[in-house]
Amino acid sequence: MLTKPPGIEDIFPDRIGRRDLIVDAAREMFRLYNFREIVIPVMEFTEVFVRGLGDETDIVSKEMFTFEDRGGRSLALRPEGTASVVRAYVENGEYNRLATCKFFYIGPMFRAERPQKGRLRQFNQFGAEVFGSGDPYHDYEAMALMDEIAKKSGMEDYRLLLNSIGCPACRVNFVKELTRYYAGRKDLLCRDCATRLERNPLRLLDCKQDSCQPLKKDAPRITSFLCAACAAHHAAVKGYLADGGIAFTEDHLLVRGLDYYTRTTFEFVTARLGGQNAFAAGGRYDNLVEQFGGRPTPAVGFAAGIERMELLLEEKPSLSPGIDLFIAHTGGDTLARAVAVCGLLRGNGLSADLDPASKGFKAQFKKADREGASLVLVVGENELAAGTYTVKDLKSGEQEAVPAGSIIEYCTSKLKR
RNA sequence: GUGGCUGUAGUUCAAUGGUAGAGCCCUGGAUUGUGGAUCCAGUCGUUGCGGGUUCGAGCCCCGUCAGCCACCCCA
Repeated sequence: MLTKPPGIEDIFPDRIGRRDLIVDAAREMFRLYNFREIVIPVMEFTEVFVRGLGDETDIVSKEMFTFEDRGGRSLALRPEGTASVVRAYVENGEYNRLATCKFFYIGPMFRAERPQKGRLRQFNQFGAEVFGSGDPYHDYEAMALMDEIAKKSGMEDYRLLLNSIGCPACRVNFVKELTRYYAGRKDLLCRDCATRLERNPLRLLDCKQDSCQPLKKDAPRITSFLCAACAAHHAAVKGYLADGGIAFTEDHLLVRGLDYYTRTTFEFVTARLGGQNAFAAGGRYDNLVEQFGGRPTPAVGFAAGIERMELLLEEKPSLSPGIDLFIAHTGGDTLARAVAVCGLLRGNGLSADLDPASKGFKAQFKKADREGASLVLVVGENELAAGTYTVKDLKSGEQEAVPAGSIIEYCTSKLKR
């Protein structure tokens, strides 16, 4: 049997109802917040992600699907959306000239990781980016937007974690101090943290090893190393959140895995996803556009994992809408009439279906029930002779004969209730 | 990339090393023009794949593939 590659899933209709809770909520909130959709490519030159995310990051160094095109250039399936949006923004000079622009995207991302709960090799994200303003309002806007999407989707039991990792200037001082702190306790570190100390000291702060937890308690806090401008920005973001009634938890241990963040970082987390506790995350990246060759442009954004949000909504029923009418017939002339009236109903905006095989009314009613039909329209020999249709309301069980000429009006008004 | 657990019908799961079964689903009937509930009947298998041990393997051993979970990392 042919199978799908590991970590990649087929999503059948029974899951679509629940996904639509999320995707519809996102689209609606993006509209209300004046974000415009951008469709970015599913693959880029590998260089886009190396430049965007940093070649030391795990995502770039070992989790990308890369391959060569026929000219020998290296391409990669996108592991995330921000780098592509920035590339597109810079490449299209028109947008780069606008004061602020707000984009959102929805689509699949690819990472060559070992699959587990809440972690797939092909997964779907929606995300938003604001270019052209360094104002803390937009940091707040990104978090408020994501919070509203989560609420509107029906999610509960989640928290917003907030931190600031400062700008490159103040981060240098912090990293120096952090390195000194941990270097003095080298023999207490787990093996992973020993390499973190060399490669990426910031990540020492989110080690999950029990033995490393006590070390964090007295570790220096980045918020006390922020320069005046970064501290003011951070305070302003918190002020907006407080005024907006968005609950958040300050977490000085929150550092993100991508190199491009400056100042604000945040995560929406839940206790119910095992190791994959974040279902949405983002932050500010004021230097990335410039790194891509654009003029200096501050920016802030976030991305959310649709499948992870879906897992959190699992106990909610996945409602599939069902059709308005199912048409039952007895074959021959009644089938021809059924096909005709089915087309007429559809032409008038009603969803309708039928089964061309003659199976007896029992089987057809059963199918109507399974398809979630509101009404069954019966076209048998009797109806054909009388010039009527019998319409049964599956919910109430009541049925009546309706003259053929007024079938549209009858069904339309019946379905309205 | 590392580790643990699990692979039996469409699905969820049974089956001391000795004839592969049940619930659900599906199809049909009870009800010859009417769904859901109930009852009855029926279809459904290279026990993931390849080797080995054994008189005999779904069961034990080795390999392999897949799934799940955890680490790592991340949405």
